[in-house]
Amino acid sequence: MLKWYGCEIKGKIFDTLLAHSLIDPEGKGNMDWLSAKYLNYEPIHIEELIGKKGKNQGNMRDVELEKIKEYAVEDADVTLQFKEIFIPKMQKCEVEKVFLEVENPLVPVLTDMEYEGVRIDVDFLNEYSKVLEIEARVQEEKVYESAGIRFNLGSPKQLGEVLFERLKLDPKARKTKTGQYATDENVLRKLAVVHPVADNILAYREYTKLRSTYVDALPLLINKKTGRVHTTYGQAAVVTGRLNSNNPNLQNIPIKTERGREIRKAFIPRDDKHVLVSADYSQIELRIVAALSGDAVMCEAFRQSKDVHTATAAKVYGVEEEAVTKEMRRKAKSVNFGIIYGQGAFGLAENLGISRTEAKTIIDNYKKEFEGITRYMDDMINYAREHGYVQTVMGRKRWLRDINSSNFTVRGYAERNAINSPIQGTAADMIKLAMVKVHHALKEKAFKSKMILQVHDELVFDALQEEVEDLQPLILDCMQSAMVLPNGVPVIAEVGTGINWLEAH
DNA sequence: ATAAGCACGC
DNA sequence: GACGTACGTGCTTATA
Repeated sequence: MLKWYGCEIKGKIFDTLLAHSLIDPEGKGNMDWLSAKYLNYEPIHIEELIGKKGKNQGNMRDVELEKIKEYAVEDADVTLQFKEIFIPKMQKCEVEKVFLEVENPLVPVLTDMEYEGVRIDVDFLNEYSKVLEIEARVQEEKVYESAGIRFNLGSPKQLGEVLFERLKLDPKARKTKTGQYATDENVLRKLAVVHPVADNILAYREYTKLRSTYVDALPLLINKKTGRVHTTYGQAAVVTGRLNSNNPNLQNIPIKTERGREIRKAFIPRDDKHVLVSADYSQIELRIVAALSGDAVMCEAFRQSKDVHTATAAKVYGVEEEAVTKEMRRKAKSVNFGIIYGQGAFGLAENLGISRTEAKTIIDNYKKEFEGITRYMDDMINYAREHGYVQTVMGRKRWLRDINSSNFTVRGYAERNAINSPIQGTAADMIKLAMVKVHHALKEKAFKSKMILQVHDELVFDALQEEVEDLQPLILDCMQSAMVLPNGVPVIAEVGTGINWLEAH
């Protein structure tokens, strides 16, 4: 008989070993057959587990599954056997560092977080569901009234026909690749100038999305035994090295809109002796760009704790920082964001609602003022061309076989990946190291508070109230010291506390 | 079952 | 002149 976490750990190690980024440049490993949910929070025999592996096929995996059977029943610690197989493979790919120092130590951290889960306020969600249903219905009726016809508003196909054939709102309506009219948010927002029905549709979309994906779905995923929601984190799903989360995905809980944000009130501490504590990195990806590129201006802005978007705007527009307007800052912020993703003038123009010429001027100025960043972007592309991959600070690799493609589109995509992956991946390395550190510190100092969620640059804790005062600086210290960035770029994290996730954030 | 279209997060 | 912002999960509808 194995302990549940024994199985879980082996499953996740396995997952990691098979990962795209570590071993196999061709494919992805994705084995969640040992997820905590299948284990039902009880010890379980290995034979039973393997019976539940379900639809995971693939020759290599089946061979290794046999090995689990072979060793696991006798000895819960099968790591050694796996090591013999996988360590040489990792050494060949030169990725053992990120495995041994980041992914493997993270395994028990994630299993603890999954096991812990999070409490959900079901009554609150049920009430909110009714509100959203009524509001959605109101909007829906308004749409039918405007259109003079009843149809299925949930169908983009039917909606497109009503908007562009019946109401003829836009003679040049864009179509999707399948020849259907596009009716996404961008299209509808432009249409709102022509006809008020667009706003009703947008509102309807928002309310029904919130209801179906979150408000009604979350209570159904509460575990009967624990009364809590237990997500599953994947270490081998995201090519850049980020975690993923599913069943439910707790990394895409709404925050942007007023009504969406409400849902965060349903994430609550385990009882009235606890509160939620949330800590997040400030501007982490931009700090990493600055540090890795060594860009003098951007590094200095961070060292002096300046508002980086304001500093950027001052440089791009050639004015003093005091003279930067809100509008200038907004545009600069958008450029900073776009730089990380290798965005061009078209994308920036689209995003900001400005002309392509203006966008081009902004980008040209940016490249001139931030030479280090411009050089860094070129360096990453050249490195990828030469080696076929790019890597993060911890040596995580992303293979980019299309980097030398003669096809403009395909190559351009690979080039953006060459720029973005080391940044996004290094941020992932950093928070993973921080999680291991926090986890260890909580154990060592016998805290009763638990780390329960990770959302890429944020960690959430179910914290005993009397521990909060000590817990907060501990979390911040672990996060800020997990990885020291070069060029003196400081890493800053911020922390908050509240009776729900919205208040804590 | 699978694809398309859409929308939520960082 | 192409193409047009990185990485995900999951809902509903429509078609096979």
